[in-house]
Formats: sequence, C-alpha cells, structure tokens
Amino acid sequence: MNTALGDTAGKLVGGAAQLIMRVGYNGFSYADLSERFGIRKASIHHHFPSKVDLVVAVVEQARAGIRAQIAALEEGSPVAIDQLRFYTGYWERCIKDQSAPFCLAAVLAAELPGLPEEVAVSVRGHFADLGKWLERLLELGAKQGSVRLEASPDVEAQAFMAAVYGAMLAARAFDDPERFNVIVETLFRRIRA
Amino acid sequence: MNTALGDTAGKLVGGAAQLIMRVGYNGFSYADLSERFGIRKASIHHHFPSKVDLVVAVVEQARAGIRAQIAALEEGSPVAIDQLRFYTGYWERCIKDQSAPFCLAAVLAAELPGLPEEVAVSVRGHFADLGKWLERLLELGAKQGSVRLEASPDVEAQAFMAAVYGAMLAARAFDDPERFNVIVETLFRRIRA
DNA sequence: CTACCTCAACCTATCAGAAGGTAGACAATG
DNA sequence: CATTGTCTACCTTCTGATAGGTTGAGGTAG
Repeated sequence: MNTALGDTAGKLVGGAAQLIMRVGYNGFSYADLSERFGIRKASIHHHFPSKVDLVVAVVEQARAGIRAQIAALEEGSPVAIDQLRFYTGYWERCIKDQSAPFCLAAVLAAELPGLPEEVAVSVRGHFADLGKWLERLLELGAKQGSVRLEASPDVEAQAFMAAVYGAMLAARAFDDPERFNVIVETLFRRIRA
Repeated sequence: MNTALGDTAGKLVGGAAQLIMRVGYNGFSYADLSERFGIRKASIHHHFPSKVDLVVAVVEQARAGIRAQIAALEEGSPVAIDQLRFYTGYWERCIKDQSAPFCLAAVLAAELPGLPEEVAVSVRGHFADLGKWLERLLELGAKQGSVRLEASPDVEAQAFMAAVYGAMLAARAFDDPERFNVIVETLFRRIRA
C-alpha cells in the first residue's frame, strides 16, 4: 500500500516527525531538516515536492506504524486490558526517554484550523481510527470481565482517549514525564473491573 | 498591577488571542492582525514592540481573567462541585458557540518546546495555577461530601485537568463540540459522591 | 487667547532574513 | 543511457522589525 520510502526519504520523514512533535507544523522548516541531515533544501524538495507532501507522509507513516502494532498486539494477547496497558505503556516509555515526547497527531490537532486540508484529513483519520480501536477494546474487555464500563463503549473510548492525550499535554506543560503515568494510573483504577 | 490596556492595544490582544486559539504561536503574524483591524504592522509594533511582548500580554490577560472569575466564583458559591460545574460549563459554551474553540494555553502548551522562553514561562504558570485551584476545589468538595476522591486531591486534580483538556482536543479533532460535553459528563459521573 | 511644547498613536517606507519552492547542471548506478 | 539523488543558484513572498515623519489632543507660559 504505502510506497516503501527510500533511505533518505525515510530519514527525512523521521526527522520531520520529531520536529513536528516538538514544535508543530508551522514551527519547523525545510531549512531545519537540511541542517540536521546535511542535505540541501532542494534535495528535500526532490523527495517531497511540497511541505504538505512531507507532513502527510509523516502522519501516514505514523498511522501505518500504529496499525501494524495493533495487529501484532491482537495477535499477541487477546486480553483487552493487557492491550490497553501496552498502549499506555508505550507512551510512558516514549515520554520518559523523550524519544517521542508527544503524539504527533496531538500537536497537529491543536493547530488543526490552520493546517492545509490534506494534512487535517490525515490527522482526523488518526483520531477516528484510534477511537474505533479503543471502543472495540473496551467492549471486548467488558465481555472478558477485565474492564468495567459505566457508559457505552463509544463514550468510554472517547473518555479514555481524552484522558491519555490530556495526560500527555500535562506532562509537557509541567515538564514532568511522571505526570503522564500518574494520570494514566487513575484511568486504569477507574476502568479495571 | 496590570497596565490597563488602551482601546487599540486591547483589541489587538483580543484578536491575537483568537488567532492563537485557532492556529498557535507560529501560525499567526502581525500581518493577520494588521488586516483584521485595518491598522499598519508598524502601529502594532508601537503597542507591542515584539511578538513575544504581544503574546505574553495575551496569555497574562487570559490568566488575569481566570483569576478574576475564580475569585467571583468563590464569592458566589462556596459549593465545590458547583464551581467545577461552572468551570466546565464555561468551556462547554465557548466551544459550542466557537467564541473560544480551544484553550489558548493548551495550543501554546502543545508547541511549548518551540516557544520563546518568556511565553513558555507564562503558559507553565497558567497550568500551575489551574492545577492548584482544582486541587483546592476537589479537597473542599471531598470535605463537603459532594465529591468522592479515589486518590489524593493532587493526583485527582491532575486527572481532572487532563480529562478536560483531552476533551477539548477531542472536540477539535472530531470537529464536534458535543464530544466535549460527553467526555466531561463521564468525568463528573466519576467524581460525584 | 494664543503660541508653543509634548506625547501618544498612527503612518510610510524600508530592511534583513527566513520560508517555501523552482530550474537546471552534474554524478553515480543499474 | 536512463534513472535517481544531489547539488548550486536563484526567485518570490512573508515575517518580524526599524527609522523617521505626520497628526491631533492636552497642557502651559506669556
């Protein structure tokens, strides 16, 4: 489905992803990537003719990665609560070691009204996917008896997602990765049967 | 304490606030304000010599407004749960009528690592204030018997804040103001005694 | 009263640098 | 030799910012 990105293109997408996580769409430029990878701006345009192309590639690569991880996860453990734990644990690690101090899509969502439409579509797609996955998981968890829901799976999934993303924002605002863990823990205290 | 802003300066701060809510720090320019208010860019520089000055003024004005509302609120109703309801109700209205579709500080927090230090300090200050207020309120609510806490007031305050801000992000990502209400409702279902 | 001074607010004109992007030459590699 | 990746060399537009001039309201000295 996705064109296998070449070596350089892959590096660029990765670098752009990190920059977007830090400073958002309008906060980074081709010049930043140029400097970081020792490559001229024009060469970046060769791989990604416009900034929109680049950022859409970044978001789509992230979404593909998530889809792959979800598939692997469903293969690995059929226990819903374990999958939820893995999901939050992933972010816990990323935030602590600062490898991905924030969800890419969240930064972009914050500035959504100012984004080029193509990018906005990708970002909204991510949240739609994530919401559906969490809904399935919570419903499954309820059936398995490991999750206790006080509202519909749909609503609970939205609340779960909001809590996780809010926790990320808090961790950034307070410059304290531990805050993410603490907030997520209250989340699980709530839904664990 | 705060210099009473002149008429024009006040309009500029208000306009900048709205722009930041939509597109963030790097997403708006003096040219945008210039066009919107029919005033030259140089005149904006007369009131706010640099962009940092302008944005700090925006954030500080917002913080002052919040402090004032909190004071009025504590005067009005000593019932903690009512104050919490008023707080979320305020955002509910703002998001629905799109007058303030997002918390200014939240957009800025999302791009924190890329902000000028002075702005970052103001933004962090806002979150510190808000966290402390919510902590006081939750503790009070527990004493009054209208709030049920499963963790320390500190932790519960962080979780409350994260949920509210996550709900805002969700409302924006799904372009659906109702989502904010739904998520906030699950929040209250949880903490109401 | 009037002539003068001051000052805030706004203007025009201009700038240097960054942003995003293009054209076309030159290697390397299959 | 055609393709792919990179380069140099530009271009245009935007951005934040400055210098210096104009206007008008308000105070004050003669």
